[in-house]
Amino acid sequence: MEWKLRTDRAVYLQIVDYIRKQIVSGEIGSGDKLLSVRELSGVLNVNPNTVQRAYAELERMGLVDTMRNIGREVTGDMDLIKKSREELAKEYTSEYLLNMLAMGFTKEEILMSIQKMEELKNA
Amino acid sequence: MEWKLRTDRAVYLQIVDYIRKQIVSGEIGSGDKLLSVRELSGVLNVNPNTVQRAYAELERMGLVDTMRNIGREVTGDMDLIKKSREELAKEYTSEYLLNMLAMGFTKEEILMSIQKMEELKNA
Amino acid sequence: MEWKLRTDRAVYLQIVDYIRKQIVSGEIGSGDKLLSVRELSGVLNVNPNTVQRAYAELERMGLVDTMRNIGREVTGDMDLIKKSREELAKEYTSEYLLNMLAMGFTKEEILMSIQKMEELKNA
Amino acid sequence: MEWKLRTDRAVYLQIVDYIRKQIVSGEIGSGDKLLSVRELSGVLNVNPNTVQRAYAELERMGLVDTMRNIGREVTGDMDLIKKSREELAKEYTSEYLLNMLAMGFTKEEILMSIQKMEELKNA
DNA sequence: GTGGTCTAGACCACC
DNA sequence: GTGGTCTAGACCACG
Repeated sequence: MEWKLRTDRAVYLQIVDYIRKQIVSGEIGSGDKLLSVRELSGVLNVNPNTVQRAYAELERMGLVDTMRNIGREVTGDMDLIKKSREELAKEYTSEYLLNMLAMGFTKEEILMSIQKMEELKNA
Repeated sequence: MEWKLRTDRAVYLQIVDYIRKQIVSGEIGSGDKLLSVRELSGVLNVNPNTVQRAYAELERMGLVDTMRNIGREVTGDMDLIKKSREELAKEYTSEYLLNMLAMGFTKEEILMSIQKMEELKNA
Repeated sequence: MEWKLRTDRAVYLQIVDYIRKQIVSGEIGSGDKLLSVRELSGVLNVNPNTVQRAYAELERMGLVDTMRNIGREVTGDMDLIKKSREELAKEYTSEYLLNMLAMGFTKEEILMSIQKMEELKNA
Repeated sequence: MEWKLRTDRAVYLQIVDYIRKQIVSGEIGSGDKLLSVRELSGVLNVNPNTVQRAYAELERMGLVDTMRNIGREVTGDMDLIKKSREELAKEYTSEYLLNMLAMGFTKEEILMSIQKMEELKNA
């Protein structure tokens, strides 16, 4: 998954989104260890404090468990992961549709513009 | 169009998005006057300076013309408006698809989840 | 003389400059009547109040005399006009040189760039 | 370079001019760090917001790069700097000549008055 | 410490 | 009334 830093949104929230998508997609499975704060901060080229904050947020959501002195791993609560995936999908879809409808696109136009996008060419 | 303030994005950028959608959708047409800085700041309940900044940004984009001491109006450049609409739609669609694909949804699932959304019920 | 409204300088000051140049150049001679406030505001397409303010400033400088109920005319004080012309030229030249020197141009480069300007082609 | 506040031009634009001249003259070279917003606001004795606005404008021009949480530096795009220098010089020269010609000075008089200016004595 | 944003409130030029 | 600018001071995200 690509990582592209934006300037119009808090970096730690962008990291939360980034990890969360990896978890709900199964790219990182239940019980898998997450990168350490230092490792991830190196990979993403951000300050360790920022990664720390993102991890704290993911723990609060229940998607990540911390094992003292050992590391962090993805929760074993498959139901929570599945529920998160559906919620996220609904949020993204809802926001997208509201934006497109607000710009005056019709249902058909929206479906068409999705069909035509390159991103779906090999999906 | 509804107005809901978020906390994870600069307010002036949210105002830019808000007005821009109204312009590209035709909700505000070419030549129509925009609310004055003071009026809009009252409506949105934000500081006039914040609205001023958003308007300056829209002006920089060319979507808004400023008539000093008189007010602001939507540009008469229909081509620019049309172009903006298409660009915006492409951006929204691309970002949406990337998010959904990153979460492991397939093309069919994405199209299905759109079909099922309530937002499209009366569109 | 051309008239081009800027937005980064008070309009009434631009009008003052505009008239003053016409006076010191002799384009409007001693004793000549100035356009009325209404006429000039029509020509320049600005509010009469703004022209009024510019004229007041020119009177303060002594370049313009007001004859009650008759109109305004250029002062008969030729010395003042001549002095104004020299002062203005010195100011313009000084400011120009300071700007060019600040940008790192040498005396020769400055003289050269003036020689090459089209504005001087038919002067 | 001297700093003298005028009252007939927006302060933030004066700051833009001030910094821009330092950049195109090479007084501040590519990659050099600019004073922080707070530092410069202290030096110039203006509000930090005013400096912020000026810096944002320079960034928009491409002359300055912002490294968030670190500082700002002069762009490494030497071509842009060179182009800016030439454009600025042309603008200043053109405006100067138009003013002098409007006051009735001839080409020779203009060149003479430049030669005589003290500013060029040690240039 | 850095830059980014926002509020509150003021004054100006102009219509 | 309009837009444009500025000050004063605050909080945030980030390093």
